[in-house]
Amino acid sequence: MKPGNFSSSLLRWHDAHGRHDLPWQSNMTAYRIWVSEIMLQQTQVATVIPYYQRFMQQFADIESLAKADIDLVLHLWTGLGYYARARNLHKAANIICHDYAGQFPETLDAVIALPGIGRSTAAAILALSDNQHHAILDGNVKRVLTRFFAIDGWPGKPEVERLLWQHAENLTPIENTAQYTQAIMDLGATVCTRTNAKCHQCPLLQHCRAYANDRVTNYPTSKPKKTIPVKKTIMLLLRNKDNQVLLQQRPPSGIWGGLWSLPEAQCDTTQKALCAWSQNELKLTINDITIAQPLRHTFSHFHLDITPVYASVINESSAIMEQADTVWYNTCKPDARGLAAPVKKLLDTHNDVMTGVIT
DNA sequence: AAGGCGGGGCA
DNA sequence: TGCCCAGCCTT
Repeated sequence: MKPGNFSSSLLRWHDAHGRHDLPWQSNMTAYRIWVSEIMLQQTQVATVIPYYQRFMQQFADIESLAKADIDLVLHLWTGLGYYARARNLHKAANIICHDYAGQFPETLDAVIALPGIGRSTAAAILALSDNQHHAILDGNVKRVLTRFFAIDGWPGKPEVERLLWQHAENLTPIENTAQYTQAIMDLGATVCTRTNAKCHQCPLLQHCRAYANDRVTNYPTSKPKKTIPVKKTIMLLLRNKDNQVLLQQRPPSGIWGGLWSLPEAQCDTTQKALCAWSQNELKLTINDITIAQPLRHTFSHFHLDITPVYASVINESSAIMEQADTVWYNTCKPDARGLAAPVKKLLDTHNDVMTGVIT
């Protein structure tokens, strides 16, 4: 099959059956495409849509994003994960304001140089917003191509990835690059899906080698797996007399970087040890201690078993509360801060108890 | 419980 | 260049 045949089949299919009404498909500026591509990097369309709407409503243009408080940016990202994406988005908006007079750069190299944007995302932004001739290679395209060409080997392996880029560039048409880019992403998202691929709806069916060999589900070759370790931690939900909960801001990089989290006690789960730890590390005297069932939060590289500990604080007006990275958080009237998913879950539960929704 | 997802950072 | 890291959702 010639490259031109591949793309024209795909374009015809997209005209008739593609998605044309996603929020970022109207008013396709580089900024709007950029934000959508970053959100879509690890997250499916259905999940992204409400986040995207809220984000664009708050930050209608690059300048308003650049000027925003990072806490507000992270707040609007809460629950999406990979919070470095939000920090990089904010950082890049500032670079664009200062180095490019607020205009999104128009060359591939300049776009790749922005933090949080790699080769595929840069290509997608310029192809979709400006119809520039660049190939993309995201997860959807990798799936379509490994199946179409029956390419063995995990796509994360450098040699496999090189081959995929070659195919991607070879197939991307010089004209209608924007529509083609949308089309191949749509095909991967709606027809050539990871499970239950709808091959009978596929415009490439007749030339698909995986289909011909009845091996569609064997592609892409899955990543070699390894067992991940379990780490344990104790999260303290310390409430003052107004039922506010103590939060601490995490360091700017690493897990949950820049997000607000609960104090993590480095001690045993005995009443005595917990009291002593709070006294020594937080200068807070606590009582009414309740140790709850652990909950498991899983990252790509380890499980985190969190033991929630609820307690009341007696000596609230301690000097340690004046620190900038510490705050009493009102779960009934939450303010704009980024929260890690399990922390948000614990705070929501705490709020439900306080307001009598559950007991 | 396992798998998928794009890019950054460092040896 | 090759590895490790990150966090959520879907299956």
